[in-house]
Amino acid sequence: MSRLEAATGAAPPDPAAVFAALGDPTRLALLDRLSDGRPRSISALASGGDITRQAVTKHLRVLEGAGLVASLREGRESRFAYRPEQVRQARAWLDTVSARWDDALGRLKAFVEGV
Amino acid sequence: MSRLEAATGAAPPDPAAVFAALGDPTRLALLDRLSDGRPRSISALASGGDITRQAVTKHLRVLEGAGLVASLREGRESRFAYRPEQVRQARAWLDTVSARWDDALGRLKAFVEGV
DNA sequence: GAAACGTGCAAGTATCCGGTTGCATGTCTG
DNA sequence: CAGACATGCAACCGGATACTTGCACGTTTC
Repeated sequence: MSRLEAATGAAPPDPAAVFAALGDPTRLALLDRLSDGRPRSISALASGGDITRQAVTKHLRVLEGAGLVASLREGRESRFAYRPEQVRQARAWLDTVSARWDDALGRLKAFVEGV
Repeated sequence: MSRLEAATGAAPPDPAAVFAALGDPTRLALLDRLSDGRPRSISALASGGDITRQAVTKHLRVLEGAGLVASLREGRESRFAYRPEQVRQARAWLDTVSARWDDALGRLKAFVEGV
């Protein structure tokens, strides 16, 4: 049922899965191309690069599984569109970690300065 | 010489590598624990979880390779500390993508509304 | 110095990942 | 209908990954 979840937008907020999906140069490039908001078909996305259409398909499925992308079948082709929600989620996680670090640093500074 | 790079802070700004390092629940948990700024030894980090000390060591080496963490040998133990630079880098990348998406969405909206 | 502690190194294993190729299926278009 | 086009499915392969176990080596500590 994970495909349905990804398609319906009920992807679980799993930071590790999102980061894992982002942790590949090819997928990052695909996302970058899709981040202009225009949905594209698989072969359209595969034509530019040097890898097979099948490889692109697999990468798109991974991105879809992480909720970073949504697919919509239109006739004989299926178009993939970028979805910003999970990116926001990932940013939120990074913000949390950064914030905690900054807090710790601030506390350390305060301690050193004798506050 | 990658160990030296990671130790001296000259890690290359490769978003995919950083995301790949973040794309594992165990590593994410380690980073989360280290993000309070307090360096910890390997066995201290391994004691809490249910995996071997060796597994923790490998994960820490991965994080170190991505520049997310720095190691410092102190006597018989080596302490690992969180490094915020790469996290900032990753956030900046996500910000870029998000911004582009928002721009594209804004332009699309404007176009649809006949502006 | 001996025991305990923290770590590193090496080998081994099962699984996942990125990528390919070959073939079958559905869908437009002439 | 026939051919071109877009995709899906399945098998396969080489390399990376996540772990483990076993052992050796430096470092405290008593």
